[in-house]
Amino acid sequence: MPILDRIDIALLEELSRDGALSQRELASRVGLSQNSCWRRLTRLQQDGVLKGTRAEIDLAALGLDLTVFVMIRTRHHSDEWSRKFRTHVEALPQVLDFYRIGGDWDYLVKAATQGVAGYDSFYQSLIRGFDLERVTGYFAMETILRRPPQLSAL
Amino acid sequence: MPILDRIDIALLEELSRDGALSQRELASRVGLSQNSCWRRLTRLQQDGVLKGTRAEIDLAALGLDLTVFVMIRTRHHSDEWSRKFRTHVEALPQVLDFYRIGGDWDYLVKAATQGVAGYDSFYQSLIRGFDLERVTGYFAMETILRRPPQLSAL
DNA sequence: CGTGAAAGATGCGGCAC
DNA sequence: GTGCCGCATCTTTCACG
Repeated sequence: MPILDRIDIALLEELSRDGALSQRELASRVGLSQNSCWRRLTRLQQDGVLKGTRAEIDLAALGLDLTVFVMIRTRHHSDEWSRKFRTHVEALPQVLDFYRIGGDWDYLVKAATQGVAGYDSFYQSLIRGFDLERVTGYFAMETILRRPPQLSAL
Repeated sequence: MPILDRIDIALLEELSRDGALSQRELASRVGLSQNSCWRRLTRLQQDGVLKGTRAEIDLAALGLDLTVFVMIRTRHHSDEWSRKFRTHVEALPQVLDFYRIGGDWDYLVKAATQGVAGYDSFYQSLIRGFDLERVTGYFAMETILRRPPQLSAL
C-alpha cells in the first residue's frame, strides 16, 4: 500500500472533483510548483492509485432516466453456472455495476434504463434462460448524493 | 432532450472510457477533423450532456477496501425528519452514493470503509440519534463489473 | 463539415538547489 | 525531495471554401 502525505491526498481530492484541471492550476491549489505536481502525478499513476479519468455523462439527458438496483438470489452456485450467468449479465448494455454480495442475496446489479418500459424489457432479458430464485428491482426515486471518495475519511 | 447522431454517441463513449484523450486522438477515432470535433464537444458541454471529467481513484490502494450497500427503512416521513436525516448521512465521509428508493426500503447508501471494523464504526455513526426501523448492510464480496454507460443501449 | 493558421496555454523534462 | 525555465505540443478561435 503506497504511502501518501497530505499533499497527495489533496491532489487526489482535486482531481476526483475535476479531472480536467491543468497541472498549473492543480499545482497552485495544493501549493506546489507545476513540476513537482507533475512528478507526483506520474508517481500516483505508476502506483496504480490514479486509474485514469473518465468523462461524466448526463444519462437522463440521453433518455436513460431510470436508475434501478436489482437484487438477485439463485439456487445455483457451481463455477460453470456462475460463469455463464456473469457472461449473460455483462452482455446487457443497461448494466452499469455488477457485484457479488453477502447476506440474503447473491448478486446486485445497477442498471440505467429508459423509464419503466425500458426496465421491463431489461428485466425480461436478464431472467431469460436462468433459473433465479428471487429477483427484486428497487427504483431510484431520487438521487440525493453522488460524489467521489472523501479521502478525509482516512 | 438533445438530438445526438452516431458521431456524438461515439464521442461520448470514447470520453467516458478515457477523459484524458487529446482532441486530435479523439477526432481521428471518430473520423472527424480536430476542429469539428472541438465544435461538437463544446456543444455537448453546453447542452449539459457532458458534465465534466473526474479522475478515478483505486480505493483499495488507499485502504478503503470494503464496499457496502446499506438499505434503510424508517418510520418517519415528515419533511423535517427527512431533511435532518439527509444532512446527517451526507456528513459521513464514507458515503459515496445516497438514493431514495421505492419498494420495501426507503434509502440506499453506498459506502467505502476500511474493512469490517471501518464498517462497524460507520454503522454506529449512521444510526446514532435516528430512529430507523431496519438497517441492513450488504458487503460487496467481489466487484464483477463497473463500467461507463453503454450508449449502444440507445 | 473541412482546411489552414495563429496566439496562447499546457505537458514534459533538464537542470540546479 | 523542491522550484525555475524552455521547448515542443496542444487547445482554442479565427476566416474561408
